[in-house]
Amino acid sequence: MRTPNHLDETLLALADPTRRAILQRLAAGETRVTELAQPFAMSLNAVSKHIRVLERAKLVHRRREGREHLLSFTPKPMDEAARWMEAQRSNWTTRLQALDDLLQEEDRVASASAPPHPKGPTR
Amino acid sequence: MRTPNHLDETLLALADPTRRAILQRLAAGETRVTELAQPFAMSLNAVSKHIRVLERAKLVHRRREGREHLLSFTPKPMDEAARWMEAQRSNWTTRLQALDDLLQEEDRVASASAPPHPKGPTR
DNA sequence: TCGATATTCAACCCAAAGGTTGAATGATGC
DNA sequence: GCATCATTCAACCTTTGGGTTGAATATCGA
Repeated sequence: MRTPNHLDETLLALADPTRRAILQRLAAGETRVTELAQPFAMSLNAVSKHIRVLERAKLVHRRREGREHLLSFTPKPMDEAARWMEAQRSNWTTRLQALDDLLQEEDRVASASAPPHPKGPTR
Repeated sequence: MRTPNHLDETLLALADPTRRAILQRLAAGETRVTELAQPFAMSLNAVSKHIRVLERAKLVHRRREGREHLLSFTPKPMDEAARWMEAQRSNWTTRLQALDDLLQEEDRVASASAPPHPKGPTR
């Protein structure tokens, strides 16, 4: 029973060049499906599927106007993704990594000075 | 012939909760494979595969020390991803979207005032 | 009413992702 | 040397992803 969360869907949707290109196009404004599909070397159906993936991730919103479907970019889900990444980055750069590096460095120095063997008595 | 670029691999690697958890753990410091795998309800082999995906995306670096492999977090690829997202966001918020909205608004107003039918003579 | 246009639905294909189990490799410690 | 531990390799299975083609649906324009 896989229950993918928002991040899963967002990042998965973004992990495809076609879909990123679609988003890029949409960032310039609302576009119809056919118009959107035109530059790609694949069937309209294929693009339609990509759009559904983007919709599932809520990165794209669809507005029906007669027979044409107008798609627009919704940046909100990307905020969450960006925030996750930033959290990782900061979590890494700050104290924890520094501390870890320091401890390792101490270990290395200690085991290099005490016994003549470079393979220290770690762990 | 699919030639996935960096972003593909990075985002694909991040689009899995197990792998994100692994990165989160690694952000707290270098860790052995077995130790890393322990909290997960899956085989060691499965985790090993996840690690390979993260390595392929260069989000994780492996350092062999005797029989144990020490893994560490490498944030660089995430920078590129974050930059792409930021570019999208800004590309969307600025002028282009504003212009598009403006034009649409004008269209809507024009078609709402001239004919009594709300369905305007658009396009 | 009718033909063209915009889009999806449905069925299928193939490759890749994520998982399993079992065996292989390689360092470690007596 | 030998059992043990850390890790990967190899083969397999099932689900999903990305693509195709062909038919269905719905709106438009005349």
